[in-house]
Amino acid sequence: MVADVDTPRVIPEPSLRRLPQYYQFLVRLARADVRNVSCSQIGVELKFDPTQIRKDLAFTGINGKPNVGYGVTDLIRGIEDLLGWNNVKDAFLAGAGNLGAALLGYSGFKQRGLNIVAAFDIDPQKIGRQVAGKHVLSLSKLSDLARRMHIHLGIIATPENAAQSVAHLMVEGGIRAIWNFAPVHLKVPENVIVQSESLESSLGALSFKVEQALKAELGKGSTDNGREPGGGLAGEEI
Amino acid sequence: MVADVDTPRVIPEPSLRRLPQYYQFLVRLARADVRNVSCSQIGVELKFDPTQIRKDLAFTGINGKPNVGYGVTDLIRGIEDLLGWNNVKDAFLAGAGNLGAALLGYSGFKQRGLNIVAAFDIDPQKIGRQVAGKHVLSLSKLSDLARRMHIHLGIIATPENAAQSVAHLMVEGGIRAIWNFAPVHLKVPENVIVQSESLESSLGALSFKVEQALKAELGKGSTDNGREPGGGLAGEEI
DNA sequence: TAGATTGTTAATCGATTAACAATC
DNA sequence: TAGATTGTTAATCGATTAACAATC
Repeated sequence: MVADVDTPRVIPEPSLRRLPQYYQFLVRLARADVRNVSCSQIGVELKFDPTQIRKDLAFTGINGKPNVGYGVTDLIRGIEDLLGWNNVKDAFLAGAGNLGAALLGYSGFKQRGLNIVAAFDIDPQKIGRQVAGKHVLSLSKLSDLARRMHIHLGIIATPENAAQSVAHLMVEGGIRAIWNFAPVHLKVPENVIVQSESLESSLGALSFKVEQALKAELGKGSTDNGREPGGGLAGEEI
Repeated sequence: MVADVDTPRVIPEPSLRRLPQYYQFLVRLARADVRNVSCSQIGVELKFDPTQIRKDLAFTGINGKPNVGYGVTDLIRGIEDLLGWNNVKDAFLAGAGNLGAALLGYSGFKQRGLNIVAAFDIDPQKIGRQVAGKHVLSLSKLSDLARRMHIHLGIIATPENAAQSVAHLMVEGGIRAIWNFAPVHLKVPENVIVQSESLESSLGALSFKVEQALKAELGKGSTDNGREPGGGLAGEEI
């Protein structure tokens, strides 16, 4: 039995999603040469409960000092270790459209250990060219290359209708985790990790709230509603 | 007292985020001329608990029939009503880079009542041109135009360092809700709704899970690790 | 020292899941 | 009718918040 060599800790999803936010703030503090930080300081900045932050930070194994707080650089390193941001993870990206280009060009990934090795597309116009400094290859090569290069992470930035078949290609190539930006629920074997960014879900939540807010305001009898007659974009000088 | 005319129901965030996913599936069913659907069918497709789905759907006020299920088109309309997808919401988008272009070009928004009226940027190269069929105007006009056109929704697709100041411009212009795609926690007055899409958070959660999975596998003594010597991208014919 | 802050246990809150009567 | 499925109440689970002793 070699299991439990490296305790596969379970960390609640909400904590996992807050940690990167602390990280971001901590990096800003470090740049400003701040040495220590307390949970309440973080809480004020990010609007979280200090106790909650303390519990989240405990997952890193970093200890704070009473009356002093946590060492900023300690925490930064602790979070990097915990999330695996110190280990480079190579990835393939499928879909070299605008969204794909945005992801390929996002500089923040490098710092988080995410290295997008190449992009894939079906469009012959795009294949062979570069986008944001990365080669665009034919989608038909994805599986084979992923296997040969031991790529374990795939990013899907294709239109909705291509996403499922691309996911299949990725699984074929031995990819273990998929970061999905297409608005579909992907069907993959259960040992493959899928993380979907659902714009639809977000837009749903947002528009419900906007709707509620506007209704609430109407209820209060505001008159600032309806478009001003001459307020259109038409005659606007640019 | 005119409040409570239209009950400002509170719906849990998780439900709010699942409803659009049901919607998506329901639209697919409707296209395939499926008339009725049960919670277990939805559950199998999207990997949710049927009881949970039943509770979520109850928020729409649509009733199902025992032994039959829910009317697909009824549900579709019910969700649209609930989320406010039937009322067009005009929006301004700031940041006409790749991400902005991807959002401007996303056809799904129209169906959800989101109408991006114009884009704004500081880059003189972009100002005056069109991106995905939308005019790009100078950021300096955002506040004034938002006020005159009664735009209530702003989308931020700028780089990190511009986001906070753009948020400020939006608030100045009377915008009530901001959909933020920049990796920063925005500071806005408390009556302004902010919905942030945090790629960092997602990447954190994803990379932790990938890390765990790879560790678990190592523990099991797999040998399929490390890069194959000649497997690089270098000599790859395109 | 006094006060702020940590680390941790206990209490609360909310969301998910189970159980089951009603009914098509 | 029998069986599937809804709608709803109760039980469980997990995450957030409160309380407080330890300590720098």
